[in-house]
Amino acid sequence: MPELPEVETVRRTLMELVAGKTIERVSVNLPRIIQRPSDCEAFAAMLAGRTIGDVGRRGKFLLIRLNGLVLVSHLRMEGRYGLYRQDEPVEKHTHVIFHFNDGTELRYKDVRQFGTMHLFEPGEELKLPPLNKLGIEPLSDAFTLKSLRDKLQHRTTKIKPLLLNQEYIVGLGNIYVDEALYMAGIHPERTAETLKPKDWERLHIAIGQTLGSAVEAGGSSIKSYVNGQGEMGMFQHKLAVYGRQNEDCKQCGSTIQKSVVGGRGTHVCMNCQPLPRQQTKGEERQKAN
DNA sequence: AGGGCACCTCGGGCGC
DNA sequence: TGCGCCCGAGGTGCCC
Repeated sequence: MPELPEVETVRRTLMELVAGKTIERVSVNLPRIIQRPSDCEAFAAMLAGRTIGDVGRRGKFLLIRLNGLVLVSHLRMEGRYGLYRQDEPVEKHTHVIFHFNDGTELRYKDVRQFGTMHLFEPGEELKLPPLNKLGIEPLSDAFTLKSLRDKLQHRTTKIKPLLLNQEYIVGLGNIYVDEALYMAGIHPERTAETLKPKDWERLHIAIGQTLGSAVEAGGSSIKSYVNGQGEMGMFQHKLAVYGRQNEDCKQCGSTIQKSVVGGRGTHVCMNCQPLPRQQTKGEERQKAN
């Protein structure tokens, strides 16, 4: 489930659960998760004896700060953290365990094994992959209308793939892109250069509002497993288009359509998010050729 | 630049 | 109704 609102929710939960705890040792059951250092035993050795300070976030990445190290963790599609007592049975798909010196442990579970962890010395992390090319934080003061337009307005790419690209704006994934474009009344296949000043204004506001209210709701739980601490979000009940194909648009009553844009499942109300005639014709011409 | 695929496993939906 | 297969799933990176 992790886009910005979900990762932010996990960050807050981790702050509550593990800040101040000291790692005794680390078990890595799936070395592929550990990207840096390349040797997962070195990873474990470096973390032993460290104490967790605070937990930050950059885009969809968690930054777990310890004394002298920063652990950068990406959940990708299905990564989850949970705090357990050490005597609790270890569930399937648990790939990394941080054993604390108080009898509890932080477990990382990831059914699809796509998540990653990188370890850095403090100060290095923002200069190197995977954080070094990330774009603007959409919930920060730096995310202004001008910053959005300046980055994207001359691009000939469809707006949806641009918004998913973390080089420009961080934190949007497939759910919130569809939601923000719907709120802004912009069809996901419109190319950025066709957006009018009013479109940019609405898009800027829609991105902030969509992500902001999703953070307030604790994110969306689409496939909801509860993980012992129950970090269930509530925003899934507020989704206007995502996952609502064949249902009625809440604004106009037309049927929400699902298609594929940039290889991603995409949800649109064709009435509230019209494709401008010129671009429609262009597409038809392309199809005819 | 942009599209396609690969990385994995699981579960839902469809067809027999 | 039941079983088994196929496809798709919220993200990214690499290939061309």
